[in-house]
Amino acid sequence: MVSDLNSWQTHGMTDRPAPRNARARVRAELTREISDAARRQLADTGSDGLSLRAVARELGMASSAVYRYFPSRDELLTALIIDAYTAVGDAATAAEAAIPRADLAGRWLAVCRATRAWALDHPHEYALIFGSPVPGYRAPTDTIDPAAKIPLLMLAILAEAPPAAQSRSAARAAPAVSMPRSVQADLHTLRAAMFGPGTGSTDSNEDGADDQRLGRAVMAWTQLIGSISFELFGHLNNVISDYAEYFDFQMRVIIRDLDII
Amino acid sequence: MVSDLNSWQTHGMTDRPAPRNARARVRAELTREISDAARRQLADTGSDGLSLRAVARELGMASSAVYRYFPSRDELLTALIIDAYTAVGDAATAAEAAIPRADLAGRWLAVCRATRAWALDHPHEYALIFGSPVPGYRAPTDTIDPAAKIPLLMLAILAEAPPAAQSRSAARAAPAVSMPRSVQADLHTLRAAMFGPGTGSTDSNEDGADDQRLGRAVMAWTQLIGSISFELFGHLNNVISDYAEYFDFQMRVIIRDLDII
DNA sequence: GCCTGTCAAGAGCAGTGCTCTCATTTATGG
DNA sequence: CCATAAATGAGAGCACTGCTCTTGACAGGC
Repeated sequence: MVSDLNSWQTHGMTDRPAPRNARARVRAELTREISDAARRQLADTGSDGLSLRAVARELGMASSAVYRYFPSRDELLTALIIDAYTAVGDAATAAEAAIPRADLAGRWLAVCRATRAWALDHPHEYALIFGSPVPGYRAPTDTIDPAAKIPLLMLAILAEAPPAAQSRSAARAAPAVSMPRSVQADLHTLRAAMFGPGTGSTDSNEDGADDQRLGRAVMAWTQLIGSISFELFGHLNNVISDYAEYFDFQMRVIIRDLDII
Repeated sequence: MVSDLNSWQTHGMTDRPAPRNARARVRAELTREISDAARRQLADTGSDGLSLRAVARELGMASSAVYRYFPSRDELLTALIIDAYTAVGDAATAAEAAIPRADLAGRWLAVCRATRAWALDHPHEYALIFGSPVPGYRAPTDTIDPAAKIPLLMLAILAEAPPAAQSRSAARAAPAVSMPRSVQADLHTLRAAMFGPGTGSTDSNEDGADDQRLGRAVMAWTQLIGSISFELFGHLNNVISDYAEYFDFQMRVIIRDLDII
């Protein structure tokens, strides 16, 4: 799960620990200015409208000079993608942190709502990370860590919920669905990556209730992003009018199906 | 729901009933050739790589001549979008038609699997219709009719299922979640648009089980596309390895939650 | 003080969408 | 049958893009 962010250092994207030289300082500053201008332009015209030349114009520099800081347009886009993942992850984290720890359902709902709110505020950045992969495509490995923040947040909340089998009312809990071994294996790997190996139930729960729940949690993550994408991209345009309420309804359904109390 | 496809005739996209002149015939032919070449190019390089000039080169004509048939690159893309919607809709319809009528769950599953199979076979076309809207965005009204085919297919299957309340085992059915009035209204409008006004339960089912089911059906449509997008765009790359099995698992969960027998 | 590495700027290449003009071909009405 | 009108193709050209290469200026380390 954890990837190497070290490769970034090769073209000095992230802030080095100590910008010793004045040179390095002004370089970092200009790098930020470029990516800020690019983000502004992205918000205006979308990822297709992002032009290195236009960014250079806005900053009053030659287009060729920008290449000193970002080796290509795609690298600039990658930087913006990482920024977007980080931004939406931070927004969700902050919203979740504001809810009392005991209110698991409230925390879950806060994550979902914050994600949607950020998406509505930054539609083009959202499309950049959750829409179709932009150019010749190829997900840089540097993006997977910031991209995992929100799903990890959701899984952490789920982990605090009482075990699925003994929750409030087992009758109301969603019934089990036959799960292929390969899916079981994937989910076990995911659980081990989160909580360390040997955690959770391999066979402790008679019908694999924990696996069912984890499988549904991954579905919930899909549903969250799918629903926001549908709203933003207009796929339910003449069907749902009050999308905020419909979104909340969906998330409440998921919370109940997941049996988060 | 039903939009005017007539505006298309202005630039002769659809096949007129009778191509009287030889001129009209060769025009329709060339229009097809252009859109075919464009689709081929789209499959190779994605929507960003689609170039009017390259299409013209492939057909051995001047780039300016293409504009006699498609007034802009965006209009060509719109034509491809409509074609893609139609293609995936036809694939789903054909797959569904091959299942015995009585096997509702099998028919539903066939629709889902066919949609995924088409998406894996035509990833760029899928990204075109279900990814982020391409350029300056704006969904042409001509696309909404072909886009509705699959969800309508799913709703038709759902309509054949026995009423939610009296189905196999009410205890196993998913529990109800409070539904805001605005969402209720949207769902009633949707139901009326499908089966005519006055159909379905306004208050006949005590806790609005039909509304719950319809709400979950829209969620299922979101989940289907969201899941395919996640697979295609790599959002679960290091989490799910056997995506085919995981996809089936998801759809089975949905079928059970929807209580399709 | 020199030398080396960093930097900005400009010119230039190949490509794009799109518009305009001009010549040619086709269909139609008198 | 022929003239007029419409439709079509080709070419040049504009403004723009990402990107590369070269040139000249500046600053930091020896």
